[in-house]
Amino acid sequence: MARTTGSHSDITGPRIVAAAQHLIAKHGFAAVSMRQIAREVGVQAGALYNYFPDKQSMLKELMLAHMQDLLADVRALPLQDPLTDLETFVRFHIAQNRGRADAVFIAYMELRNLTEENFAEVEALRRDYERFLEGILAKGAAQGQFKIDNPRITARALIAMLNGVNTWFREGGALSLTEVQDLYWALVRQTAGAK
Amino acid sequence: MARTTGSHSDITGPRIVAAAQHLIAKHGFAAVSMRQIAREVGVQAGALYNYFPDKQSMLKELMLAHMQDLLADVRALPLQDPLTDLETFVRFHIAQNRGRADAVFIAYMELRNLTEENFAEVEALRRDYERFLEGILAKGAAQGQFKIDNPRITARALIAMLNGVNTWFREGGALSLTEVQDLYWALVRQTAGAK
DNA sequence: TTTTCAAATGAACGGCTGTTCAGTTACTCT
DNA sequence: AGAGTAACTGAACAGCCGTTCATTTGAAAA
Repeated sequence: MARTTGSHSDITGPRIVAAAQHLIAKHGFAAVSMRQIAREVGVQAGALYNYFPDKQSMLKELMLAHMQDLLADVRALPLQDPLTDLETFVRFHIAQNRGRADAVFIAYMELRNLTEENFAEVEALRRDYERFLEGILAKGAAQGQFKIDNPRITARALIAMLNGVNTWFREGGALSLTEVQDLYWALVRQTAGAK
Repeated sequence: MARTTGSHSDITGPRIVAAAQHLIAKHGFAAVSMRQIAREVGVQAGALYNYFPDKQSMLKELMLAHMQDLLADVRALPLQDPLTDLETFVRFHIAQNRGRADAVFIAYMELRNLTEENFAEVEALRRDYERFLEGILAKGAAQGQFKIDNPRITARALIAMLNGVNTWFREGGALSLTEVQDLYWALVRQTAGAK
């Protein structure tokens, strides 16, 4: 049976992406087969190749799409002064990591499974994201609101710290998302040496 | 040809571990085959099963051995007052991450590839390590040397921050190991709200 | 020198891998 | 109603997977 009733490209496409994201986040890119992804969508493996030329491209597009979304959203944040901006960023980043948990996990877990050129493309976006935070930190340091030696390293360190939330936070756990945001904002504020 | 001249269990064993560590760190557990590991050692795939009952056990023993070494070393650190201890810990952790880069990478990248019970075993050690730092932080907070709301979360956040070094630090890069230690110690000190 | 046996081989097992493609289906457009 | 076509199937491809095991090897023990 081919072309089941109601199946269209614009439905199957997103479902493949969703299934792939879910499975790869859970088991890792290398451990997930095209057939597994297809089965989750309710389709044969061959059908995936209507949407992606190969498995590697699938991973690349998954990660690129995520990074682009993330960048677009972070750039849309309302900015004021560095201290407020830093808080905005922290709360945004933690919320994002929850809302797109699978994509975030993949984005920094599967970098090594990208080919060299695909890695470069994704990495460039990751650096842009990093630079966004770096900009806030540098501005705050210049204005004397923060006490920061090296804005670049500090930005990396803070993002790593915030990403760490993913390894232990569970919905319905001891802490709510807001509580986590509060705790980490206090930490980041102190790390930045904010007045 | 079996049993090549000079090949013994106590030589092959460690070589398998080393090859496995190197390959898994580079490509991921799922992406590395027993045959690849065997080839790197210069042996047939079947020979690996003289040392590990199966692939999963190999991963488990790799991670367990690493965590046990790490724990033993961290517990052997000379302790004094919280502020000095925190600095000692930070420099130790960063140095460890470099000296055992492959093992460290695997230890927090391949957790999801462990079976449930193997995960529990490894995770218990990871928590012990975390608690070591938590102890320093709690003591410092109690003595008024640190300004810390939640020692547990702060410990996790700091370890995540320090682990982040792995994602960008390269031997022979712009910064030396000592410079990285200095930079991160300054960050951690500030994060802990040290006087 | 002969015996013993841990260590390693190499072939085999069933099953899964990514990918291709001719053929089939069901929708859309004329 | 009929043609056109995007979407999907299902089988096939060569090759690799983890694991097992009878067999061979070579060094140490007797």
